[in-house]
Amino acid sequence: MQTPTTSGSTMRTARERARAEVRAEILATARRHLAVDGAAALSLRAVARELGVASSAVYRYVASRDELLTALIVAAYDALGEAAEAAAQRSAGAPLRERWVAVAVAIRDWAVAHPHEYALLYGSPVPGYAAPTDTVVPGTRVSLALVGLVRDAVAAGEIPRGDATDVARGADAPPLADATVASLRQLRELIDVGADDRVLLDLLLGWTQLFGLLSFELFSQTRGLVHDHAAFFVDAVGEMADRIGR
Amino acid sequence: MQTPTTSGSTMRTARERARAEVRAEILATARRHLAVDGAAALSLRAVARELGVASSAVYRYVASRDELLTALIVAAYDALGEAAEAAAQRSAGAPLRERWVAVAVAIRDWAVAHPHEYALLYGSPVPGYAAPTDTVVPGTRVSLALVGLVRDAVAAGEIPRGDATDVARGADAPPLADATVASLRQLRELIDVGADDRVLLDLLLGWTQLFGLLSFELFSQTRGLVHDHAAFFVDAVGEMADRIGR
DNA sequence: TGTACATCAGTGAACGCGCGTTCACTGATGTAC
DNA sequence: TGTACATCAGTGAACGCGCGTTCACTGATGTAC
Repeated sequence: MQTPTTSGSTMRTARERARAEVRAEILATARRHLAVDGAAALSLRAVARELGVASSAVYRYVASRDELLTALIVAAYDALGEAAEAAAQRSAGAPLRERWVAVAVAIRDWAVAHPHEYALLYGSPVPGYAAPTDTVVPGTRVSLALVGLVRDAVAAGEIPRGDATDVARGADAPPLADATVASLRQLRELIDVGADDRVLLDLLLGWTQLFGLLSFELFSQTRGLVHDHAAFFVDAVGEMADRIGR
Repeated sequence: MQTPTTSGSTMRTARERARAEVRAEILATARRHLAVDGAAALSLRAVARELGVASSAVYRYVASRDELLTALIVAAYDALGEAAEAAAQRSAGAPLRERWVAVAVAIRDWAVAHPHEYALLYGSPVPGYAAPTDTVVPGTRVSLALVGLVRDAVAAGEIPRGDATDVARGADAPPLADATVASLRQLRELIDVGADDRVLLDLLLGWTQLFGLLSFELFSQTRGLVHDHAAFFVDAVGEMADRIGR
């Protein structure tokens, strides 16, 4: 009975370090191809070619094209989530509108800088690829950053506290459908900002508005209609922020 | 010098009719493939195979894969535009909110029934395909249906008239950026609903909101968050309608 | 109405391409004694 | 420190696939006189 050798300990061998490095190189190259040509055009052979390696060699590091795509999706969600979280932290203490705009702009900046990665996350699904559940959690990071802003605003007294049932609405507006109220009630179990369902609904609307604007801009639906997308985005998203909690 | 023969007149020969029919069959088959497998997977060979014809035969009717894709895009825009226009006409005379919801629901119904075609129009661009300018005009049909609703509401006195410079806003909200105001002013030359820029901005926001909601639903971003998408959509889109022109 | 010619739809073979993935292999790097 | 063996990174050929597009062709359908 000997003392345990270094193998199996937390200390990585040179081989393990080399492995991790090569895998990182493969991911980086794939990310670059994705950025240039888009997800559908991503090919293991092209990545191998650029790395100056036989196409079969890549299979030592990556199980399949789908596994590679999944890794790229997770990396993209993480990069976007980090950008959003950083903006949220930088703006801590400011009023909700200002923070909301700051985070939204950070999201837009990332999307504009990485249009194909944005398309991979928020565009039409890649043909023949079904995203595994591994991508769900990283995908919620951005949204949680936005949720956090509202929660902070409630904690700071900027938005009135409330519980699920206080759905105050304009007197002339028809009431929300029962199904929507039920959805909001269930949503509250996942993310509770401490305000009433009205605020939760506004938050959902602001979130879809934000990504609706981005998708229109990036997928060229607003070409010719809006001339300064950055300025318009700030105004549009600021509007939505003003509407959260009235 | 003879009287002109039938050839060259508006009367189509049997051959011409047959040609048009075969081309229609090709388009119909391609549309079905698009609906099942998505645009990226659309292949001339597969269409030929299904029609029981040599792949080269298709080239008598279609110049290239890209031309076929363009035809499908135009057809999809037309189908969607028609659905929206029909809903607008059916609801003529009703209040703006009701009409807006009706048209939005018609758009959503079409999108849910034709998810791949929706993705082709509003999702990430198809790799290697650049939409020619032929698709721009059919693409505006849906938007113009929504614009028409607001114009009607102004004409009916439901929304106050106004000119470009009356951008009334909440007292505490910061003013719109100069670039946004300039964009709105230019937009007014394309589509003038007869109200002030505030209304034009709300209209733009409602439009992006609508498609943002749809893209989130169809591209599965709201899976697990919203349980009854149809009901939620109606409520969300009704909210936006209420906000147009205050 | 009948014949000579032109038009054109559809065939099938071929070109050249790139892809994902597998497999038996060589040679270098690590490990155990 | 030195040797015998195990591990594993990377190779190159191959399989089988499907694609878009071209081209010389045959045979049917139309047209002109």
